[in-house]
Amino acid sequence: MATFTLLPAAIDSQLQREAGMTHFEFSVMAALSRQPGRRLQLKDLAVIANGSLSRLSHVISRLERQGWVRRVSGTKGRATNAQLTDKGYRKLMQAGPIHFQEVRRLVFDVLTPEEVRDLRRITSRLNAGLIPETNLGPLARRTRASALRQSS
Amino acid sequence: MATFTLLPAAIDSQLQREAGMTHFEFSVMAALSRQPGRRLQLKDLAVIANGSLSRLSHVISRLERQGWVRRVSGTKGRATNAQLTDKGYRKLMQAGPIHFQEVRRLVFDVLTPEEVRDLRRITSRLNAGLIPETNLGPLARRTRASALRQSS
DNA sequence: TAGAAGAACTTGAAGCGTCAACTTATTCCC
DNA sequence: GGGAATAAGTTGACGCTTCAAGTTCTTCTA
Repeated sequence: MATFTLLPAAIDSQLQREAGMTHFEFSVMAALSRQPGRRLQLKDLAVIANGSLSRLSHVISRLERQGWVRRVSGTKGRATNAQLTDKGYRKLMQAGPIHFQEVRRLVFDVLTPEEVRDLRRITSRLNAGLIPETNLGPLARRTRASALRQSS
Repeated sequence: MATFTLLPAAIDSQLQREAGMTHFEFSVMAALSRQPGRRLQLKDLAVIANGSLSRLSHVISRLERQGWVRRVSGTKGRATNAQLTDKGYRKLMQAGPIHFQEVRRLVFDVLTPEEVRDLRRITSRLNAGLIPETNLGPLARRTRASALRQSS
């Protein structure tokens, strides 16, 4: 538990101090940078970044205030897309090395290559158990509840 | 990173739902229950629970409001001790099984005994790197800064 | 032995995440 | 084709954590 408390805290606080963003904001921007057109619909982005839609919506608002991301309304349904701006892209390119160096220092430099492989295997297994029941917020819960209602 | 995000969140939200406390509050009460007299000075408790003194002070206030812990002023210096009340002890005994079952389900049931050993080894190594630079709050930072100033 | 530095808290404000409630668009189905 | 359920987002309030600043003892040190 100490590791699960301390490691995210260390990473987050370093990223906050030296790049002025949280790790979650970093993941969001990094995910966007990998998409064609550097844009993605919020619901998909939420899944990739492991956060609820509500959380993402708040974060996108913050990132918009910084000028790093902008909202672009999508074509179908109520879809909203987030798009990384050029300014956001530059910011990400600046933050990336800072962040990766810290992760290397705290994790990869400390472990042997074999331990890294073990860790990868173990976390994959844990994720397999975790992801199915990820709390996607009340909305998803209602959705699942009604799915169960129908199948009974 | 998914594991480090999802696992604490899953554990925390289950404990919150079914026992009305955070995992940090649980750790604090569990730590107290293991001490002689079920009491401990805040600064030591903070270290054991991996939190800053400020965070702990706020949490103790909340736990006091629930009647699970009380503050007892210590003998030396400005020392304050936290003491688990009987009500708090009963609450902890009720929450324990709920929590441990969940941890077993999400972690130990998913991994082989060998993987559990690997994980223990890996997390110990990571902690060794993490703990020395744990952010103990601005107070500790000032303290360390002045220590460095003196030694130069 | 007086004054400065340090240790151990406490407190209040600000930021982030969650939850519940709401809005708007879409699809199902009778 | 019209109404209910569903999907996708948004918003505001509340709770927790951090940070900065303040308080109160204690211990050096000149």
